[in-house]
Amino acid sequence: MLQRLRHAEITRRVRTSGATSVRDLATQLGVSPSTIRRDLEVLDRDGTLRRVRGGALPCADADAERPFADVAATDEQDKEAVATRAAELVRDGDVVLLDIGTTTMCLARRLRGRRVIVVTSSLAVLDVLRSDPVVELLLLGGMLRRPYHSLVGVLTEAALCQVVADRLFLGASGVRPDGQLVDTTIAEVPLKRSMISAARQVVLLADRHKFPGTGALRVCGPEDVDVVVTNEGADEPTLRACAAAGAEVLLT
Amino acid sequence: MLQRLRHAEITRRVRTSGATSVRDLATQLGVSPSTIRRDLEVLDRDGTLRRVRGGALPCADADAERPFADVAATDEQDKEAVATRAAELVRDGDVVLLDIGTTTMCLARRLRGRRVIVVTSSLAVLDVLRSDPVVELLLLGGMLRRPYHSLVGVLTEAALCQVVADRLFLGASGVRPDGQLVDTTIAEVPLKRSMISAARQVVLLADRHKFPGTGALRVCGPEDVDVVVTNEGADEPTLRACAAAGAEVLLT
DNA sequence: GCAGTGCCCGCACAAACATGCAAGATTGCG
DNA sequence: CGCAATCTTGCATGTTTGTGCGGGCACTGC
Repeated sequence: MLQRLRHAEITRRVRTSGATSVRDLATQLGVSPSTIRRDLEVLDRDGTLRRVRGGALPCADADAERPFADVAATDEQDKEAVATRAAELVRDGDVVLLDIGTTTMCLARRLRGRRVIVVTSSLAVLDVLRSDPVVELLLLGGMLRRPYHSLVGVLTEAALCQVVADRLFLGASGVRPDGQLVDTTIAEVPLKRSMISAARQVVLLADRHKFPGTGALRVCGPEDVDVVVTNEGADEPTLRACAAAGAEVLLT
Repeated sequence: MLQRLRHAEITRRVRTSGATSVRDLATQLGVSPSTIRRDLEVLDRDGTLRRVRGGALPCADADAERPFADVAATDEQDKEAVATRAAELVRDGDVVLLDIGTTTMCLARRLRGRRVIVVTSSLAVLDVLRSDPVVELLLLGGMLRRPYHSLVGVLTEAALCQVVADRLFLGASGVRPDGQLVDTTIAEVPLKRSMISAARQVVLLADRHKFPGTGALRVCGPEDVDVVVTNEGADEPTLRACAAAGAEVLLT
């Protein structure tokens, strides 16, 4: 078995079964405990997992950084519907600011061939629009965050200061009952705030499962959002809270 | 069995069966392990698959379009040699600034797995390093220029102002007999100058066909270049002009 | 304090690797 | 067609890297 494969397999087992012992891994993979220890050492150094006496534990922030493909697959229908509705808000000639995430990626697909300027820090959006000859694409710089296919950091925010957009399409990991937007990853929050300041109109893209959704970090309140695009079946009280704060709610 | 056919067959097997060992491929295809290793080497360099000890893994972004395949093919051997030599100049922990172009893309391949911070405005470099878990990648922002797979504009230069790099690896479309660097595309020239200011050491990557090469736009003089990496057979007088201006010349 | 377990370290062996070289295959040209 | 230049391939070389094992040591639980 290739060393590389073994590393991947160990990572998978630790992730799925929680804690895993050196002995079990050794017998299950048919190698000596020494080998497992050495493997765990490098995986621990990589930050892939946490080494403890007798075995290994999944790393706390590892499952926060869920693989992009998994997330993209969840609630795909709803996200597509939201993206389709959102695309109708875009006018020719617009400067469109796209947040990171799978929903905005879907929206980007619908902007292909449109005469718009897209500004983004999302590499998923870049992938979608890279070969399109019509759309002008302005990529914000920043440090690459591989699991999110995004760019973050001071460079990204500095670049945003030089941008004025007609419309921002914002993602979020959740909307709380009082209409506040929340997220899970600390690095993205200041960036989202900067994007909000840079845009004339803020459109929230959130499929119905985002109500309430997960996340403990406050991004902004409902008063910062001009339009909410979501699906039928989203939590009614939350939607009313958004509407009460002045947001227009669009259902698909 | 012909080499080309074997390459295709290896690619197919790696793609379908996930991971494949050198030994298995050798026995199954009826050739020696050395041959397989050589095949895997070129396929890895092409970005078709990823080489690991003992075998090869399918490349995640393999079906993503191969950046400027046609340009990259010209003088490929020479460029690869230049890139290999240049990679030896990089030290662990370096902040490496990579210009756009095919030669720097080759260099980026050789930085995979190295503990370095790569700063670039090249999407080709992004493609190469995007899935590498070790290299830190800082992408400069900017307007997408599709034919060049690069980012340019005020955003790019503004981002560069906030960067200090240990080494810049600079491309050029030509070096004139007096050692001046020239280029063909006006949008890139100010960017190259900014990169030169942002780096402590400037390394010019130019295969032997770049002497004299084409281009009417002056980028900088030989005095701005610290190291020139090129091939045996590059125009001697030009090299002497570079050396006279204080540049160290490395031949492959 | 005393097993028992897991770990670190050094060593030995094996597998995989890079390199140089020579024989065979292929191509190009006269 | 013949010959030379080039490329490809397999093998032998020495080197690097991964793996397994055993002894001494540290930590844990009784």
